[in-house]
Amino acid sequence: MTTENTPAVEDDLPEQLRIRREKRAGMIERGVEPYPVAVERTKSLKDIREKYTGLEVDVTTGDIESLTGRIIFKRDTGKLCFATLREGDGTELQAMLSLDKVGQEALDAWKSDIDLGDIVSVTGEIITSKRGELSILAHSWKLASKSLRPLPNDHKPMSEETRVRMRYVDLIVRPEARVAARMRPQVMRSLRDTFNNFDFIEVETPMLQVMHGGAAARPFKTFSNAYDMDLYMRIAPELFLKRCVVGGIERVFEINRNFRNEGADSSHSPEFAMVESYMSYGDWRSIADVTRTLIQNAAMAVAGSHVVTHADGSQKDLSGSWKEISLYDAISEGVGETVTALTPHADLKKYAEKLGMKIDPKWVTGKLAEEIFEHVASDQLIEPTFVMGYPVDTSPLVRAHREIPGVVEKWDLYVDGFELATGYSELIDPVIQRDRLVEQAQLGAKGDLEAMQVDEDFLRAMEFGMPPMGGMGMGVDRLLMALTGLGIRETILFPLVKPEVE
RNA sequence: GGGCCUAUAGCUCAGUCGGUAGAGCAACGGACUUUUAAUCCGUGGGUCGACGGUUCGAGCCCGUCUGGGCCCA
Repeated sequence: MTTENTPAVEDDLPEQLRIRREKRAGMIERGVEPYPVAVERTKSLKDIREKYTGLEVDVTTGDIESLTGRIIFKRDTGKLCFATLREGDGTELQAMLSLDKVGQEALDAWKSDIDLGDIVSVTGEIITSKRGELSILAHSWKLASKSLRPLPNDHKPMSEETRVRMRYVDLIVRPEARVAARMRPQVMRSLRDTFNNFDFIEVETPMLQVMHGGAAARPFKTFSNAYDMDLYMRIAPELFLKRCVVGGIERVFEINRNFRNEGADSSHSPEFAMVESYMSYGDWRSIADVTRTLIQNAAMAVAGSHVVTHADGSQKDLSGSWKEISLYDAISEGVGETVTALTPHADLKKYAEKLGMKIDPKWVTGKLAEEIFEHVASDQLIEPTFVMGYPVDTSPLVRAHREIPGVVEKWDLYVDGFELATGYSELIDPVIQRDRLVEQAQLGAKGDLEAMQVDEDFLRAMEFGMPPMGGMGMGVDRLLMALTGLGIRETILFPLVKPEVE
């Protein structure tokens, strides 16, 4: 039984795995290749489904084709066998194998060698069965790839853990997984189309950075042997995109991965796709319009409407111009006192304590205000809402509000209760920018792990003159969440999971 | 970081009061030329997440650890 090609079957394997390995070995013994280099395929199952829609019951077409697919249903009877083939997009077609067409030997081999999950090529005539099912009636068949593991029960959903750990199986068995996987590239294409229509230029900027910056977040640190120095995985592309604007790429965007060394939950992944964009001679309002257009066009691309249907069946209306609320007005309403960006830290702390909030003593005044906002208002942010006007001390890259003291021209866009995007009127004064970054570095020196560093090259770029501009950033995974109602791990094909223990 | 839930056959899950480990699908052997989660007859498949404790006896009770989920900060 054992040959060079067929190592000894491990006898400690579970029964079903062992049997399939034995089938593979047996086929090789008989000179049948379980993993051939090529099999016949003249059309896709989808081609067949489209070509023969509306065919009458129990007809023969005379058309001979070779079709391939994974067997997801198999019913062997005495002299007539049925199988359902499925291809990658979920299209299915029935294959029929009858004794009088394929002969005794091929029929017996089909019954004994072929299992659920195997990929096969079937050559035969396109017909409809007596029950009206569009089918291929085999003249011959060939194994394309032997599956050594049984597929999960097709009729019971896999547990969430199994789906994430074995996404390849999830994609085989669960239609929603196939839809989600195909929706992301649709959204990406839509985002790029929208940017192109607005004459934005796409760039790619470093993911491995000597300094991290552009957001308040803890970075992943790594080390370059060649340069003998520490490097950081980027937390945001902002400072490089702004360098592009200095260089005259007046409208610029990037869609790429960011990495943040922080907690992971149903809306946070350590690596996540982000679209970030800067528009010269724009401001926080014009970039908000761009952002809304990006999202509405993406909805149109995947749902054909600005009203999207979530996984739970609920409908979310993303149409229109969207609600705007002021951050400090919302806080004032929530605490029953007038709160502004000038309200002292001690007063904010008093309000927060009254709300029963747990307060981190490291929070600066602006951070405390934002935390109070999230505590009192986040439930009201289900419909798309721009929250306008953030405190200056948490927004070191944003320019001061043109009227309101202590506030910067920054908005956060909330949908379904989570932050989907953020946008600014960008700070372009290099002297103020240096002061803000130095403040950040001082916070960092005092132990704030999310503080930014002083990026001298970035400041030098600004000193050459940066046009007034609006900028925005949006999580692509979160955009998919807003469009589908799925958790972030369902929008990412292969989210990080801890290794299984042996 | 804190709280709650959870881990049993390939998959999805039951498992009562602590007393020989169960189902459906899947698998194996047999019958069946129109099945659609076929049907019928028969059969096999388990380190009950890991380690420790209590007990005459632990899937079940207790502790620790690990993985997963939900909620909170």
